[in-house]
Amino acid sequence: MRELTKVFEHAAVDPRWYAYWEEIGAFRADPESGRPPFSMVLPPPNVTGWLHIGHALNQTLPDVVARWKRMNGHDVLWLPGTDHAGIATQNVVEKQLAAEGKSRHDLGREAFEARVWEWVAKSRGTITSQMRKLGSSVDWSRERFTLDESLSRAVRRVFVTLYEDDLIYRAKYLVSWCPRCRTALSDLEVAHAPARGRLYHIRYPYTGGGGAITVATTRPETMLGDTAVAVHPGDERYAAVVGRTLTLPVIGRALPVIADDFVDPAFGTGAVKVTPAHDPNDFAMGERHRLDRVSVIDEDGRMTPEAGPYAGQDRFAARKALVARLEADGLLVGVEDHEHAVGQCQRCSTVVEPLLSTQWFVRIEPLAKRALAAVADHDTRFAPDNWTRTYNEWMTNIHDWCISRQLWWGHRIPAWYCDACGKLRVAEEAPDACGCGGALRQDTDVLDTWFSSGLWPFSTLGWPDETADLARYYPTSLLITAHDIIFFWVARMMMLGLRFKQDVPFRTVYVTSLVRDEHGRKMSKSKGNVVDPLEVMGEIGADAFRFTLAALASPGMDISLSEGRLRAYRQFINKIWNASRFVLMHVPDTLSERPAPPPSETLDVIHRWMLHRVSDLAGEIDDALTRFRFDVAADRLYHVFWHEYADWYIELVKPELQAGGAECERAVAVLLEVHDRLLRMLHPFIPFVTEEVWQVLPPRAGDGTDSPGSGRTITLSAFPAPVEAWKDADAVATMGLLQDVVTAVRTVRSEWGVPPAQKIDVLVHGADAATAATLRRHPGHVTRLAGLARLEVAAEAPRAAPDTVRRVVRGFEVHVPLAGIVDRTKEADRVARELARLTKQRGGLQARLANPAFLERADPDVVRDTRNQEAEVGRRQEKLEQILAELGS
RNA sequence: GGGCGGUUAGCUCAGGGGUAGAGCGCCGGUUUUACACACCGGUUGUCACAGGUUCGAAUCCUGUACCGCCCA
Repeated sequence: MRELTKVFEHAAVDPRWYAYWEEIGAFRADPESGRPPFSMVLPPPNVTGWLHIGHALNQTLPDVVARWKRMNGHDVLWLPGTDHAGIATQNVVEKQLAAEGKSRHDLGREAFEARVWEWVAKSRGTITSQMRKLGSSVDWSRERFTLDESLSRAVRRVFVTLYEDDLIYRAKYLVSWCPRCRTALSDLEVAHAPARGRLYHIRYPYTGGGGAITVATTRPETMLGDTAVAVHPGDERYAAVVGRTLTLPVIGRALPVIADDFVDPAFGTGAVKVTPAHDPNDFAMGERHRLDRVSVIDEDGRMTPEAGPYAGQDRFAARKALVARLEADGLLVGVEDHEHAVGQCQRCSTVVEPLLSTQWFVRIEPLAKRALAAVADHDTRFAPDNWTRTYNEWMTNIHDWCISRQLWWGHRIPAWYCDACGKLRVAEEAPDACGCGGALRQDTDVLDTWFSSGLWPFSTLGWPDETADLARYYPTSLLITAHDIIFFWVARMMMLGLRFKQDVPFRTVYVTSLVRDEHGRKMSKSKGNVVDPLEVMGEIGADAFRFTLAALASPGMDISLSEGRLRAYRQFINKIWNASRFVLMHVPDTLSERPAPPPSETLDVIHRWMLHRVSDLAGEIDDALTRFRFDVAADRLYHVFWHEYADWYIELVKPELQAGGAECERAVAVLLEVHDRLLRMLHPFIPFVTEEVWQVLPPRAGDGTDSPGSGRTITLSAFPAPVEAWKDADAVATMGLLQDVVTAVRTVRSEWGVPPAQKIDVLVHGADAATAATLRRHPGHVTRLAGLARLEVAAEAPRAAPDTVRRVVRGFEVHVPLAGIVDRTKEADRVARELARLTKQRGGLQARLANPAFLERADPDVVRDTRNQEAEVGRRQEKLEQILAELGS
């Protein structure tokens, strides 16, 4: 006898199979295979630590797809890798240094980089081991890192090409600056959080006397850099003063009063101070009016010499001191509370400072145009479709992309400056010397991480070399990623893929939701509601965890990771395990090959029904996965395995298994067929437990589908397809009937407390000829599952025995004689309640049928169905009325 | 301010013109030889609110409220 352990020991089993899959190269893409390719790239996790629950989702869903496609005969490439995550990783290592009392400057650039590489090696190891625990079926032979030499070469090629195309330029602009990270950021890396601030009203006197204009500002310290005061051109209050000059308090600078449409006359006093060097809107105004730009805050967030008496102070300290002085000078007219959005560094939450700075930018509009068109033309499709709108919105209002970062960790910008002649050289490889003979010095900045991530779908496949992989797997078939990086990543891959590969990077983008805690709250360390995937997998196993994620992954909805669901699916794994143990108990050791199931027409209804169901299920799963309805697929698998296969089929097949001989052999053949198919359909979701069981099942003789690869594994077996020959509406109808009778009897037994072991007699009467014949043909199944001594199907109404409980099933009666234990009043109550329900239901149906408009306008099928329903309900109602009358007599 | 999504059983969620479902929970029963992580039975709803369209609305449309996210 083949045996499985009493419980499924995932901790021991899972790693063993993952190692096996790797060893036989089960996940390796094979361009020579002759199979149709299916390719995906894994969104590369940051090498900042370990995987969180969001990563778990974004590995589970593509893994389901990858395994499903592989079993469907595709040459699947799922390419893994990690991202160097410039600013985030640098922060992690700087924190470690800080704990040692050191800064990166103490180490110097080279030593610091070495230190980061050490950390990266560790972090990558952690991440890849977690991926193996999750079961991700990625092709490790093609693993990449964004700082690999070949990927770095791609970065340099792209930079140089875009520069030569005038799509990359270097310029002095107002950028978002993080004074703590000491680097420029792109717009996307600034998070706007609401903050309670104050609105200060400050008087700016006219030069030469004659009153003052009061301006309102939330950032008084920037006034030191003001170069104008602006009002709305249509604002009558100020019409007369446009063109006059004000004297900036403290500094004494002369400020023109200008008129500009941008000013909102309703905000504050209707007059705003203009600080072109510290506010994006003011910067734009400054350009329109050719205003000076005076920087009063530096890269550390301290006041510059331009700030006069406040030079050297921190920007927030300066604000306090300045407000105090204005108040003392009588220039502070008022202060009110004011809620506004404050830009913060996405990585460290420091308040971002708009700063004038020379940086590298990508001219985005031409790239964005193409990326928009590609989606409009459906070269790439978003699923769910509504993300298209989000993508379009952003792509349409996109600004130039600041790509230089004042960091030490990342791709160094391939630009060199000559100190002798001042020339700039941009090149893929370091030039020896300037044309003038002067020494060259490389730009010290590195590139935004997303610049290299944006190349991921083709740089990982070998670009700029025209490799075989690139030709075969680009564009990739599908990208599965979370919605929070549509702009950061998806959009940039679209733009760069189109520019450098002349084609979109993926045909479909499936956008997943974020994983939240079980009450829908964002997971955060401070709330203490963070769920660690490793911990969960330790407790319930990777399979149960994966199945939960898949089952909860309804499109467009954030996922609340409910403990109840996790538990339920752990129990499902247990159910599968035990059902498998049961099946294997009945497989004789001598059975070295799995026999094909006997032809349907020779089989009993239970087998025909089960084969029909399992065949149907294959179509449902295929359809659900095609539509990315992981939740629907998981739900169907759960239901059919547990509530059809285990609850009904396995129970019904037991007598045949115990009978032995030919009958048993035939039953085993069907049982094995069904079990094998269910395991295969479940495999993409729960790879470990299905492999563990499948390996113990006797292999199917010579059908070739079991081992197309180098090793025998369920991973490389064929995904079940519907079987036309197993279609059997008749068997489905019969089983439905038998189930209804069984359930009716069980309900009676339960209600009247009949001990499960007590066998009882049941009589059916009033059924039409066909139904009666069906019931007579299959007495054994009902007898077994309802715990009967005998099932009699009578044509004539029997004499009503005194203690008989009568139930109406589908218009016929089921009589359950229960000598001596029936309380007629209680039974009458029950029947009366059911009758009331039916009467109400029938009333509704009759009302509809009495409505001429309904008969005239409703679909004829609906009218017919309604008539049939009404008739059926009527029959049941009559029978119940009769039963009720007799109970009362 | 603009956009997107949500509001369905105690909880987590499906459904999406023909009169409401799953899992968990809850109640009752059961050591039936795969499984007590089980089996059997039962209970549970003004489908957020207000209008409209329709023979018929939880479902479509409009508006309101509340919750969440994104962008400015």
